[in-house]
Amino acid sequence: MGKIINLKNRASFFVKPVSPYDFDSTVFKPSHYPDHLKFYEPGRYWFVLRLGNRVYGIKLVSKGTIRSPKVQVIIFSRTKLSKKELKEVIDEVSYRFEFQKDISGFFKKFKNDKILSSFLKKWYGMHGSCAQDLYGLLMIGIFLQNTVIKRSIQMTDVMLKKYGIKVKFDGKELYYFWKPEEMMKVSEEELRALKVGYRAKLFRKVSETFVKERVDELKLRKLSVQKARKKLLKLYGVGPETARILLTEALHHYEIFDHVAPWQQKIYSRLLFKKTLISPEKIIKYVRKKWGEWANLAANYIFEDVFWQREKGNKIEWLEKEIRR
DNA sequence: CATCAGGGCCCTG
DNA sequence: CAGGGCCCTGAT
Repeated sequence: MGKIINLKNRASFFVKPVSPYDFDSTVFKPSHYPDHLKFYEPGRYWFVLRLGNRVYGIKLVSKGTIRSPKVQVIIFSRTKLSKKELKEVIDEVSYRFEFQKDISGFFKKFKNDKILSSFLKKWYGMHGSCAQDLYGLLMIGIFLQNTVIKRSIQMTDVMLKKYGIKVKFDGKELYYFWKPEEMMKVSEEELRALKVGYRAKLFRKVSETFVKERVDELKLRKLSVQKARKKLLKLYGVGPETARILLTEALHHYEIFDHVAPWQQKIYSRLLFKKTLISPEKIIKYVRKKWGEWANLAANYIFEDVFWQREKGNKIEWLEKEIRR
């Protein structure tokens, strides 16, 4: 069964992200399905950070504004942090939440864009972010494959409870994923008993690859999108959609927009064309032509907006039909 | 009760 | 490059 880890030691550090930076829309993505990996409330965000063999509880607190952003990073750990360790943690958190990424050019470029400008005003300073590491997000990607969201949630819960770590800090209890070296040793029958179906094979096989081929996230971060994409597609169980998720979220690539999954197709058709169904090719062509090197980020502003509306209680009938939780 | 698609991917021909 | 099959579940 999963380990329980209590983190009592506390260290605090202040970071000033590059302006503009909107804390809430950056850390919390309402289009994502709910899980026990993180906890969000306006101005605050809790999650577990695994770094090598170490585990930290991280609490982010917004202390600034969009134009003059400031984030308090509170690190909970088992033992007192060395200076080096503190720097490693802060650097990793900065990468995952894009504290140092300057996207001001995006706003300048599309300030007067007919479609985008209203969304840019509304969500000014929203960045991409990913609380998980590449392996963790890959697990989520596998949970999403060929099923309905309700089942993805169920599979995530049951797997985290059985193989994940439960981390207690700051009055919260959150989970994080197992290590690949642990998952590769679990039998397929044991996994199938948890009703993850044929995904059992994927978890085992891809975890083994992570260990044996030493898949290095830090190296992947430095590659061009297309090179990284090629490497990711070689992983068993990673196809165009899962690669897209990993490239845009874990590796923070804003330029690619080369794959639209069926459920996204329905949403983009409504939002961009006011039609029920436009072909993926047409959507891709349109988005790329309009927003070029910022295609993914631009589409994201439009996409997340409708989910924020939903989050705030403004239910949109056709969207509810697509989500089906 | 049976059938079927669902926030894909692999394998085969 | 197209199409079948895959775990499981709730919707129809």
